[in-house]
Amino acid sequence: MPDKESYLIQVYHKLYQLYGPQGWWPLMDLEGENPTKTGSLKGYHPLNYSLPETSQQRFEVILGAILTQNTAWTSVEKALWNLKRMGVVHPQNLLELETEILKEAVRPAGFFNQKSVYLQEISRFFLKMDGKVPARKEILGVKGVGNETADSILLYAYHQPQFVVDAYTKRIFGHLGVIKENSSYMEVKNLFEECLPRNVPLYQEYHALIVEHAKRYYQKRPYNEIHLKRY
DNA sequence: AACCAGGACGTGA
DNA sequence: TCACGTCATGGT
Repeated sequence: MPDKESYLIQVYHKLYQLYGPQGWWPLMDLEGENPTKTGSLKGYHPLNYSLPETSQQRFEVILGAILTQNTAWTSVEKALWNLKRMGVVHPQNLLELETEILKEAVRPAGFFNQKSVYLQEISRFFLKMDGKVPARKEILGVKGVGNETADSILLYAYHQPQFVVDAYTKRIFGHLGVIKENSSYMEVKNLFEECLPRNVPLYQEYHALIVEHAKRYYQKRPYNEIHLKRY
């Protein structure tokens, strides 16, 4: 695999050409009434890289980042909607909410016992930061925030140039022979950050495009890589 | 009816 | 450090 740098850049352009701007991170329509009939909220905002803008939107991204751990986004939407209905997409309100009530709201997103605790932990942290951008190490110190969640929060909530690696990233680029199958999180993250210009919209789109592509072709074996092999 | 989902934590080698 | 079990609901 010679010249991983140009390869990773060209794969990005190929994905962008295939799927277009993804508009991550999705935000609930805070003025809206209800989830759509399909159960899927819209919330995506292609080519708008200034979101989130408000403290509440930033907090919503953070809640979603924790709720979506090993969980489909459609399930996360249900939990987020519950939290919005209860008026706790706000750190102070969330902390004042009865734990059992919080668990019921989180339930549709799975792992509701631990995720409820995680949401309380990140709420305290969010209040403590008081609007300041946290360092990566600081967020990693919060219980429930691992490598991917930390980078997701920094990249999508705080517009920091931290590349997000997930299981899909390892699956696709492992299968393409760019990385070893058992590469560590930081190895993969460092590779992408060394190969790509340090650009927030690029990082945001690349990760979202990887997820979109993986959902289509990397859920079930045998994986079909021809969509990226020729570009 | 397995298997997977935009992982993280606790434990024991 | 690292492999492994655990956490849980919901869709295919």
